[in-house]
Amino acid sequence: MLRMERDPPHLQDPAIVWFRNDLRTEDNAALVAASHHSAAIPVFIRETNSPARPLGAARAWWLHYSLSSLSRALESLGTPLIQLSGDPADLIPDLIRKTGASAVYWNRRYDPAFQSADSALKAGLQRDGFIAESFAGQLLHEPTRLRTGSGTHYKVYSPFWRALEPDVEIRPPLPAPESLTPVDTISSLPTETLDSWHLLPTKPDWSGGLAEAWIPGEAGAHDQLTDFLEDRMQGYADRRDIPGVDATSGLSPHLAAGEITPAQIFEALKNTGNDASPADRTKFRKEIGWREFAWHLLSNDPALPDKNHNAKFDKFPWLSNAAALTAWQKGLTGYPVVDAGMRQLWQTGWMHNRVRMIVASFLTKHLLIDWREGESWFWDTLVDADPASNAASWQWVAGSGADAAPYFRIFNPVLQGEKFDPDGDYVRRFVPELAKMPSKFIHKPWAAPDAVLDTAGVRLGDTYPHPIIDHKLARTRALAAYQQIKDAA
DNA sequence: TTTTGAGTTGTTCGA
DNA sequence: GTCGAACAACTCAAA
Repeated sequence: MLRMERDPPHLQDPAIVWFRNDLRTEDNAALVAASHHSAAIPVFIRETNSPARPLGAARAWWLHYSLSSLSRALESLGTPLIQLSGDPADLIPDLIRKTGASAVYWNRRYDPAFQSADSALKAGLQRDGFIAESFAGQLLHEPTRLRTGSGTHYKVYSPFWRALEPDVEIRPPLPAPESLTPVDTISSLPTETLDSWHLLPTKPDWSGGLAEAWIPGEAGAHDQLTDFLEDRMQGYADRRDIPGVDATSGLSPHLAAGEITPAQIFEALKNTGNDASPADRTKFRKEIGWREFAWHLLSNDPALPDKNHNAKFDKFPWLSNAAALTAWQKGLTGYPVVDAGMRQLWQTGWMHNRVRMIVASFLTKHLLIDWREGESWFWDTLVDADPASNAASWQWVAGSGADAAPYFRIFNPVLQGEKFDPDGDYVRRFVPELAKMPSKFIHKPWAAPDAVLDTAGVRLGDTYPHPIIDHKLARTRALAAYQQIKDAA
């Protein structure tokens, strides 16, 4: 029998929706929950005393444009985004007082650094009689949920994904609310301008290359996904490894900012009917799976960004070498594929996955520089910097990670270049001073005859550096260093 | 509890 | 140029 029922009383009051790492209007459970109230109050807080590591410069740049995109989207749904600076523990209760809100909603963020503050806030609000509810969405799974048969968390990717994939229920993504009602007092609420937050670089403004490469924001994320599924999904499994072609999804920074969710991606992948083979689809799903795995690892080992997962590496004889670190950061190591990668990172805020492994191996094994130096550089320069993927990947390459590469796996930057960038397209694009080198020598200009160098306009040590270290020597030295911690244990 | 198969992404050497 | 073996054993996850 039908029963006429009024809305629950709390829906007659406004609700706050606190945006964090979920800068989207679609598939946003917190926003949908707020939209059922009489009015919705979207707020973003620049956390000046954040318990987590501050965003790197590239992600701050991204945040500016992503917020301005979100702001416009919310405005067109009916209400503006309130922007505040300070401590959410003060600002949220203050906003409740000013608006008469009865509820606060947010989507969970999984950085362990935020966990106690977020749950304390939630408990405090509930204690004071307010509704405080958090929702899933950033990941396909709750990252502490999966357990092995013996009750531990997974440390190897394959069994992790075997356990997770069949278990992932692809829920249909939520549509954006059709409209949002502004709260009565909206015009009297304090808000800050994005510009006053100085998220964009000024002196100097290095962001030109980022702006050319990316369109931050939810609309940009969906364009990127559509283009990927239409143009780049076919052949993905093989082509994704070739840095000289545009073959990857380009979704990582959009995922990092929460402009799109993995559920939306999986759903779109399921519904797309192009010629991509099952192998292409499987490969791409597994890449999304790697992101889940990284969060699984970080959630179960919150020290992952700072501490060797394998404690043996605490005794690893890292070298301090400021000059070598700078050469690596600037892309002046004398190894073309390494330099191309580091310059792509600097110019565009992103680096191809294959090349990330090469440059990371070079830093940790050729230069014997602590992986944490590389991790922080990536944190500052990557538009897709993510505490889980960044830490897990660096530890994987360094050999200190959970299911790390074996210590004797030392990438040869010349072979890697020749194998994955055979025509030197990638190097030519990002190391223009080598553009005229013939492919035969583009990954090892020092081996080219003088006449070839002359013709290409390359003067080693002048227009392009000599290798800062000899590969064979570096390899031997790295093996000896790894031997040392093995013997010590 | 013990056993067993498996484990993202490589390089070098020698035939 | 190509191929297989060695690198060096270890940890994980499941049966």
